[in-house]
Amino acid sequence: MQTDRQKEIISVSLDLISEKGIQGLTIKNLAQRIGITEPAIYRHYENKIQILLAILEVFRKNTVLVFDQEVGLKGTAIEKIEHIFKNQFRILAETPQLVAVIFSEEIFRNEPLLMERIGAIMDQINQAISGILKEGQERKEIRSDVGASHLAIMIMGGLRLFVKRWQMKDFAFDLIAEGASFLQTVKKIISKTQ
Amino acid sequence: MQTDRQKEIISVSLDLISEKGIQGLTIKNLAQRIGITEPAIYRHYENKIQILLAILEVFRKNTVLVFDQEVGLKGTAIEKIEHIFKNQFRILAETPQLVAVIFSEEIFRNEPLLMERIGAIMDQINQAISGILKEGQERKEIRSDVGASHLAIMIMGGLRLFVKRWQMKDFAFDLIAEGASFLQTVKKIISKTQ
DNA sequence: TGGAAGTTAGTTAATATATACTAACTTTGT
DNA sequence: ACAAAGTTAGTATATATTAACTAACTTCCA
Repeated sequence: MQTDRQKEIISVSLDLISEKGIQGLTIKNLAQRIGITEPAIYRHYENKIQILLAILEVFRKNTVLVFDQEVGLKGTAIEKIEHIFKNQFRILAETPQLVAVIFSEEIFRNEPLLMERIGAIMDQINQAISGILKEGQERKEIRSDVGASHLAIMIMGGLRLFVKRWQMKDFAFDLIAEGASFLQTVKKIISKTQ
Repeated sequence: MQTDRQKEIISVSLDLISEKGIQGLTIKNLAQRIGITEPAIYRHYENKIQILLAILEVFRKNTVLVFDQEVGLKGTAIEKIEHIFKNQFRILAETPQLVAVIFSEEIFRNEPLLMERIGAIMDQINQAISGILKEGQERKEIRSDVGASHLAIMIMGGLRLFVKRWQMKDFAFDLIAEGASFLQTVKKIISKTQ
């Protein structure tokens, strides 16, 4: 359902965003990088918003879907959170272009459709994490002295800021290795003390 | 050192950013809102970057300076964190326009000067919080089973995401009240269990 | 089976609009 | 009277998008 050229457009778009920020994603830059003219882009996507929506879809596939899948699996809440973190770090290490998309809320402010879409994605992420934590609380794996939704905010907020720092340091440290260390802290924090 | 008109330009800029995102901050919008013409803006600021730098300065005054001041005071680490959170929630509730600035990293990507400035601010915040936590660990007020810098990331990340959600819900809930509740969670998480 | 018709993916050229910024002149307040 | 702060009218550049056209294919049917 996605042609090769469409895939190429999205892939190059991610590169541009990652290199120069969202401001670097212009039809001109896009066409130039691919090696076709600007109007040719419109043979493959109706307009720029459709391209941005496709980018958000890549992001969704790499986060929400992975999260939701995790919720249904067996295993302790801690194991699930561990899986999610490791997956997330692995995906971002493989595709650092996505980092800019994670923090794209402010950029899409002018397009209601994009705003709504990203809001929905963030809600879904929060619900998935909250759900895992609540189940963990019932099973006495996760501390119950604090609300699951507050814990979820701290977990996701911590993950986001951790990744942001990696980006701001030009991806200079090993996200997977340092991330594993950070994950240990998260696990200690959410675990029930015995 | 700042004229009335300069203050007005910054204040209106913050309004515009808060309403329509950074993309809404154009010289045209700015002039229109103030009720003067575009060239008149340049009587007060050399160029747009100077305006953005002044905005970052407002942000810095409301975060880093407040944080640093807190570090030097007496009181437990928990009390200091509590102060910082409450101050932060109060400032943002009074000046919701600042929320957009907190998350402006992605927007300033094209301007190296602005990027550097915001990176420095984020580092300073992290150092202030880390410092408070480390002292708290030495005094056995803060849990020592996890690193202070990891804790700092979770605290700031949580705070940021909490505020982001407030913004995405159009400032619909009471930040100060809900924030106080969130703060309780943060306090429990960083405290030494007795 | 071979030509008419249609499709795909590209081109060049142009358009409308937005944006930051400037030059030259005018108003205004002390 | 003069400097600060304003105006009008303009520039250069960027940006998304459209119009008109073309070369190279695929499909369809007499």
